[in-house]
Amino acid sequence: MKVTINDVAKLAGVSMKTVSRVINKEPSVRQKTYDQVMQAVKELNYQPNTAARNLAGTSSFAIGLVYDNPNAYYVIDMQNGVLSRCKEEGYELVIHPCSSSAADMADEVKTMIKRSRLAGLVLTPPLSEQQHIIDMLDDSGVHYVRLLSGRAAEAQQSANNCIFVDDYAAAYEITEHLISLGHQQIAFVLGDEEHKSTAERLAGYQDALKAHGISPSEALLYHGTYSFESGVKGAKALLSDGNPNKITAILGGNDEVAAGALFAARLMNIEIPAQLSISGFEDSPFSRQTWPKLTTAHQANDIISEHAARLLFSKTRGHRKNDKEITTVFTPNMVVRESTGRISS
Amino acid sequence: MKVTINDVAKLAGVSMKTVSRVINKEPSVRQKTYDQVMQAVKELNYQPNTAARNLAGTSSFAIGLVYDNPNAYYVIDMQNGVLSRCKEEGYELVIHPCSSSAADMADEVKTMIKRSRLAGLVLTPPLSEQQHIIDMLDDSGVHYVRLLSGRAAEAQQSANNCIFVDDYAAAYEITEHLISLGHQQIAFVLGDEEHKSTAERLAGYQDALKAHGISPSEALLYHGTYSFESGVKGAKALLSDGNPNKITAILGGNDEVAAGALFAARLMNIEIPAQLSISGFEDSPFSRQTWPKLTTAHQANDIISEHAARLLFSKTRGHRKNDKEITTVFTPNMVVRESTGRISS
DNA sequence: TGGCAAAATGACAACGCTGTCAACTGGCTT
DNA sequence: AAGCCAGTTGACAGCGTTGTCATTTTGCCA
Repeated sequence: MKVTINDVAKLAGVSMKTVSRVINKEPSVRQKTYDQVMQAVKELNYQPNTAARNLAGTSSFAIGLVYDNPNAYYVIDMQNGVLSRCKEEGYELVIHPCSSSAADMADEVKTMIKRSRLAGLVLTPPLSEQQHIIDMLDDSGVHYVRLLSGRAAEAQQSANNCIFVDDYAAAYEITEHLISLGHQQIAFVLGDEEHKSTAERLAGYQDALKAHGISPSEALLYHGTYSFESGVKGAKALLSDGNPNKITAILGGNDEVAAGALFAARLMNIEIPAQLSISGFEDSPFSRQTWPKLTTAHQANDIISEHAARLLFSKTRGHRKNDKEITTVFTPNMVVRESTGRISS
Repeated sequence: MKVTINDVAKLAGVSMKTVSRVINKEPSVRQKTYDQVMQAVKELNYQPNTAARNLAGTSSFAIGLVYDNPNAYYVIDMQNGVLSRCKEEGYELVIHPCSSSAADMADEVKTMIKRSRLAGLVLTPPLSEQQHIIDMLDDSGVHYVRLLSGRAAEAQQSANNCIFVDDYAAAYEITEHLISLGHQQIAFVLGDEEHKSTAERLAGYQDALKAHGISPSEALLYHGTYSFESGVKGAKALLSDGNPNKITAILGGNDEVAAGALFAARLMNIEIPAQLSISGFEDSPFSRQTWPKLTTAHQANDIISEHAARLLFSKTRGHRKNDKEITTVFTPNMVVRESTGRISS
């Protein structure tokens, strides 16, 4: 019933240790020996016992994914991306949703690392952007990879355990798109302040405006959160507030916010995109399930997270080939759909 | 740096084994001894090593969650529910997304169980409803709990490893709600055929109609899938097809489908709910992010999945108290929002 | 107060694998 | 043909727990 490494060794006529070498893809095993062992493994349908490997080895066969994000689509993409890499490498994934506001969060993560003897960690925003978390991790000596918002230039000089998403560029592109459609008064419903992406997107937006001779105005900004409700509130505030007739386009902090803005516009009987253009970020399924569908910037979270895992593994085992050339900067691409257009007035 | 059970034992002045007893909450430990040990545990901030426990013990400290579901909201709720229970019990969660259509799916799950020596499994629909999966699991001797669609009556006589969601009752209630609003021609965009919930919701709908003297018609049914796109297609088909002017209400197989139907209605310039009422199922965040907001039946997936985990743990360790009285039938409650109303004609 | 079953505790060998280090190959050089 | 070195392979001791079973302590009754 239970096949152990010893059974395989016996069948293959080698020592336990050699089998271990084979399944761990260690060098210095003659091809012939390798084949014999693999043959035996197949024959017996041997599955190495994870617990034993974790216990005996220096590092374990599990990595953790830590996130504090209410966006289900985002989380699922992250999980699946990391998971696909894990499967490839024979690792397990320990997921760890948490609340970054919780005071004991750092301790919690620490405990998890210790108990599970994690080989490494993938951190997503906003946790990946909090210094005290980073400090704690550096202190504890775990390997980890951070996923965060940042520009190509920044990536050059950063520690080599970061994967960047260039939100600045994405915001710049979308803003230019809007400008090219004739919009001048472009408002922005911003996401959570503690997300670096918020500042990055804002900067991209502002720089694009400036580049086209439009001076950014604080009055066109709404400081909110990355949620549908915030999108509703923000749009309402912006649209009814001081500049009622002037705003012709709204950037949502992400797709959820944009969907909220769309919702608000509908309540106010504003036609999209005839009277108002709306755009999001991320290209989550959201953006295809609103009416009209959202113009947005596609961010391939599953691919990004897979790269994060890849990078993590490459650090975990310092050796081994093809670990170079892991993409570390991803720039979202604009996807134009029906929620943006020329003003028809 | 690394605290082991031995350190704790020394500090507490007892044997290793006694510490083990304490942390595993085994009986036959004097209160005084217990306190001493706990004191030492706290003092040293001892974290039992999961790998060692898994290796030495008969069963491991990890359970698996297997799902094949494209609905991110659903999956996240499931994960969080199970996870919260796991945290309480000191277990780890191994998530396993998969494709039930994949031929080798059963093997894959089996492999996972073996490698991770899982203590148990939580199965979600539609996997939980597939006989060959159930057979495989029974065969392999793992503990598992199934989450599935079914009525209270059925629950009585079923194996005691099931948690039911009474979709029949939910559909019945929603249908009656629609009828009470004066609707007679109520269409239904059904979900995936292989989900038992589809049949259950259909049955509830049909029985409610009959109970009110309306005879169900096949022409009012659209056989689709649980997706936004299917909702769009289904609604379009139903609304433009043979019975164009007659349908005054549409039931969506779930919220996503309902959102799709809403989208289609908008494309067709149909006012909701003035000209057409639409209702969903599940009360996922979706239902609050459409315009107008969806009437639906609230299904507390996080609570349901927590119960599933609870039930699983109660089976894993046959002994221990308060394992009785685990709710096994959940009936969704209708939530009336703005997408349903009287016909205004 | 002694005697005894029951309760509490401890000693020690697994659990299945990997790390260390020693031992053995085979192919080249001189 | 002896000598060497790099490339392979194997023996064995842990890794940190829990299960088993032996041993000690306790509470209770005669």
